[in-house]
Amino acid sequence: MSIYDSLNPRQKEAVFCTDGPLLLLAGAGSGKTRVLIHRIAYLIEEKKVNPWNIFAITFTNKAAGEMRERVDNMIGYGADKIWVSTFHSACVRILRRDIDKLGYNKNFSIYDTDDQKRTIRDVVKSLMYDKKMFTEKACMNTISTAKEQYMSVADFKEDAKGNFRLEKMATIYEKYQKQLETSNALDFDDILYKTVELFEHHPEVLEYWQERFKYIMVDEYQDTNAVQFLFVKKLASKYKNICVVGDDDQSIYKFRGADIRNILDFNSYFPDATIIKLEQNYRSTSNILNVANSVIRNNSGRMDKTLFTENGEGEKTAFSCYEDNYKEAEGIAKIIKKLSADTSNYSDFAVLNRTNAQSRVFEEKFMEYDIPYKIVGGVSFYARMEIRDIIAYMKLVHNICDDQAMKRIINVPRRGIGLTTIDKLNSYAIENGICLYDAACSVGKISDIKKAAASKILSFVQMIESFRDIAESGKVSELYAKILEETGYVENLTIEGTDEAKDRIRNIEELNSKIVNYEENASESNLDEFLSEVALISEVDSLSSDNAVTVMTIHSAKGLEFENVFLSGLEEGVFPSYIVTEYGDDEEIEEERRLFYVAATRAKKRLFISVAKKRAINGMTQYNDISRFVKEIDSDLLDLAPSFSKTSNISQIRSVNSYSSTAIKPANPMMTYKEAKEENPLEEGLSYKEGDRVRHIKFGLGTVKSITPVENDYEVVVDYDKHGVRRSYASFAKLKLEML
DNA sequence: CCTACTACGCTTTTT
DNA sequence: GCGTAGTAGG
Repeated sequence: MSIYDSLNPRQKEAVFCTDGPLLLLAGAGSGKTRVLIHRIAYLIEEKKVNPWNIFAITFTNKAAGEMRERVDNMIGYGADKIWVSTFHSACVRILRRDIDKLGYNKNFSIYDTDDQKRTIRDVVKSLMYDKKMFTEKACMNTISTAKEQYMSVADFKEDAKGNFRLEKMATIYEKYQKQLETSNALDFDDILYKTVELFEHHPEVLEYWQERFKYIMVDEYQDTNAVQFLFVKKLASKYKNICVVGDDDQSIYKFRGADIRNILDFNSYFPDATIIKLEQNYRSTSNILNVANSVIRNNSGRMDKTLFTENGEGEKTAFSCYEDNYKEAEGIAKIIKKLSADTSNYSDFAVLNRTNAQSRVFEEKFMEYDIPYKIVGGVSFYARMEIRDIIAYMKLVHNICDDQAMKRIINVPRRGIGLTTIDKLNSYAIENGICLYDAACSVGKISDIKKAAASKILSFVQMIESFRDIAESGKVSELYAKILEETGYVENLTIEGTDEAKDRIRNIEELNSKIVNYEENASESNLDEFLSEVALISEVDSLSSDNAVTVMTIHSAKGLEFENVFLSGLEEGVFPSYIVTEYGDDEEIEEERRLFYVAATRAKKRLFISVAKKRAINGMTQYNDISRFVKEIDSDLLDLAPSFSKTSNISQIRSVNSYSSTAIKPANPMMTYKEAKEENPLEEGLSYKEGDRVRHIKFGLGTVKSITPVENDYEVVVDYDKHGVRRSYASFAKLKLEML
């Protein structure tokens, strides 16, 4: 009896296939992490591979942490020698060793999205470009996309030739990159980009890491972008022992540069690659899988793969249609209340939304119904103002050229250094091609700055210098204590005395315990490593095991599983998102469809799908169609009317699953799919006919192209003046005849 | 130099 | 419908 006996034949095959390139197509819930762990064990125990030579790459710290733990549990000797790490933290380690070869200093700062945004803002301003035309968002997107594709400033310029806007973008990219160099800082994309650049220009460095990592494994491979692929490809090009695990159907990060072709074309990059499919699902019932399958099969260009399970049929997916999003949240709250009555096990439930904004109502209703819940997402701990401020002090001490850190704290807490003074410092720095702090050091030479202001700046510089002395000799916690003491940060908050200020003080204390905790766990505590860790951490990583319902976006739910899953807001314009339905192409619709697939396959036992006829979004009220994804589900997989319909129809007879037969009777009767269709306008007939001008609540004026009767309703095709041709159900669209 | 008000602008977000 | 960012006024 060996540890490998518990694996199914396909899984075994994957574990034993250790040499040469391997593509593991692992469907949702097919036990891929298990396979990876067993594969590592097999490499070490049977193939006598040195743990030192194994590298497992994940996307999230959470995934890395989980894998680390499971590896440690399974493998005794040498487990700690295996690199289990995210792309970014691996690259940071590689860069800390050799980035000086690219002209950066080894104590580089890591700029997060906010630092990036501010830098871009400064750049656009200094170029005097129209900030309406070159919004931070657009610039960030452009630069990020370029870097994700390993496109240099020079390449970008070349491509931009003749295009006015792109040429300006190229200038922004160039200046932005210059600014980062002056600040000795890398943004998230640079971390990958610079590593690949290092490999490319310094073969001896690449050689070193190729020898180090003879066996490479990449999890969630469908989410890799071009530069990540280059990184992996270069590392693996010598020994070619590369195993990638992914599921093309679960690729949901295209908007962040993930390139699905990396998985679809894997065997053209590695011609002799073995391909193994894991198609047995151990998580969900077949009814749930079939819901997922019936939707995802509408995508083209998938790898051929069909999930099956031996878990039994299970219950049908309950479909409910509510009056509005408040009733929807309330209905879900009631079902949870009912279902958890015996067990009180709230952690078995998850509400998955398309957008974060949808969470709000659930928060309200769960409070009202006394259901413990936790909302994933929102402002992360390290994004809080006070935490960023303190960290900015540390970052400046660590890397004196970090201009964003400098700008953040030069007058925080208030020390009378105003915007005009900072502007003067800034122009001096730009003129001389130096960083802000260096400019501050020679403030005496800047004639524009008056004596009074100059002395304030000098005392700031002196303070930072004293911090640097501590950082040289002491621990992170000592530096932290010194910073708080000298700046009087907490005192300022205490004087404020508001509840908000008290919260902030608590957060600062929390930061202290995080630092202490770090020092206890890290092998050697240094500022360098601490700051890297902080920069690359995210709050979602600490998913606690509270007894609470989880409310989150589908994106954050990836990789998780729950007994009961509620998918809310299955409406056109919500899911799929209006951005895609209005401006997107087929590919983007397919990504939304994959998102639905990911969402549905999170459920183990029961899946609930709901829509609201009326939804309050961004301060407006919208009336949306039922999502196309619902219509794609085979209707016999759906329980259309869980017991409480007000009219008797066949759907009542069909509702025989266990939860609905226990007759949950909401105070406000839910609307069912059929009712929604019936409610209107069959009895009176439609007020409009083909060729009429009608008004849609969202799309405005349009001309009716055709009206087709369907079961209990009409499908109306309208050519809208502003939004083009759209089809909707008459009962949902509530079209009004436009009187002339 | 700091505070208060208005205007704007909205998907998803592993790092 | 809310949070942020930029501007005007004290």
